Amino acid sequence: MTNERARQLSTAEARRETVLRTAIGTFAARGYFGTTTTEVAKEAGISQAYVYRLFPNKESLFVAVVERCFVQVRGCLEQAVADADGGSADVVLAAMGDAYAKLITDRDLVLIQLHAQAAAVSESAVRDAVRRGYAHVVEYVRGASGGDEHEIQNFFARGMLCHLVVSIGADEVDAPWARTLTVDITHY
Amino acid sequence: MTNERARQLSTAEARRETVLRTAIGTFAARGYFGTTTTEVAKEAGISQAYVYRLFPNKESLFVAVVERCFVQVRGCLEQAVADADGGSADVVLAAMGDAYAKLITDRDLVLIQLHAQAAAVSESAVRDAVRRGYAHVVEYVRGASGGDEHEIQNFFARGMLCHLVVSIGADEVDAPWARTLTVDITHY
DNA sequence: CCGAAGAGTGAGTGTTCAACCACACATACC
DNA sequence: GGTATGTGTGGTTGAACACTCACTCTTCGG
Repeated sequence: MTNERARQLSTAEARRETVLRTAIGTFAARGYFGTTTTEVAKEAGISQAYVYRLFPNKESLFVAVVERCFVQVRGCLEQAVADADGGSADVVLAAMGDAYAKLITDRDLVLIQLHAQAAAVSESAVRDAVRRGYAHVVEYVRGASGGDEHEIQNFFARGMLCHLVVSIGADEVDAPWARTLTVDITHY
Repeated sequence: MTNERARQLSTAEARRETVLRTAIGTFAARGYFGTTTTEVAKEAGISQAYVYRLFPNKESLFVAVVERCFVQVRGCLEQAVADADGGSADVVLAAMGDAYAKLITDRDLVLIQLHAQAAAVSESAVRDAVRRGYAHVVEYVRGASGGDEHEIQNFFARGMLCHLVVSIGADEVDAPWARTLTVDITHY
């Protein structure tokens, strides 16, 4: 019985990369508890068993996904700062806000953060990852914008509002309450 | 064989009430997907089978819990409005904010909202419940305070920030980033 | 004191889960 | 071409899941 096509192997590192990338979408859809490792495997095109060769357990996998998302967020903000080079705090924060609005055209990023926040309560490894993520991002925003405490805080408060809007799909609702929540929230 | 003590029966309505009250804490701890109906039953002091006599399924139970939480939030805001009777929009909103800060001394309320938001993505019944909840609350805040679009929006943005702070326990972290997020966020 | 209606449960159902292991196959180096 | 190393999977396991059913016990009206 001849092979129809020789199997092409990847390196474990490349596979991990694939899994991480596709698992963002998988976990985004149903969250940490609601997503099965079988779904993650299917999305990545490997067997469920191999997921456990690449990651020690489900929690580690999810934590890696969360960290990956924070990296993407930071990358997006850095790009915005580079573009709005040397402006005032207001200008830089506005540029960052706009860049973030563009970034979350990909809803998965918001959903992962939301699910991570929810899971953070009972899963300490997740909580630690989210804390590290915000520690990094908050300090970056502060350093790059030079904004004061209240400006920085307001920046993140608006970010959280974006997450609410996305999670319940408020931008798809045609009603005054929904318009109030979404007004001036840029969404592409 | 004599009974050591005659069993005391409740009405189904009273039991449902008990389950609803205790289930807030149960779902708060591990979320919609992470909480089992067995845990809910244990917390309420009934058999798991009887949970299904009182509620048609797990989703309906969770939706009922979410609705209950929104009722509590609204009740809290109404109380604040009654106390700050007839003030300007700023004053009324500040009173509401303070009342909410007091309310979420009970972290469970925040956690339910967070978990509901996360579950809203994949469970449409949950999404509808959250939408109804915000529809009600946003319109109430608007009507009671007379604030403009931006004031109302900002009120909710700060509320969302509170949720982040609570979920990752930022108030327990001694670091600049955590202080930036929590500054001026009243917490009792 | 009988009988109907409701409160409440023990013991399951089939399914699905995370995690594991023994093994097959591909590659690389000598 | 042999062997060591790494890639990848099928099959399984024990536990846990949501949900069901047959059944018992309480209450209460007549």
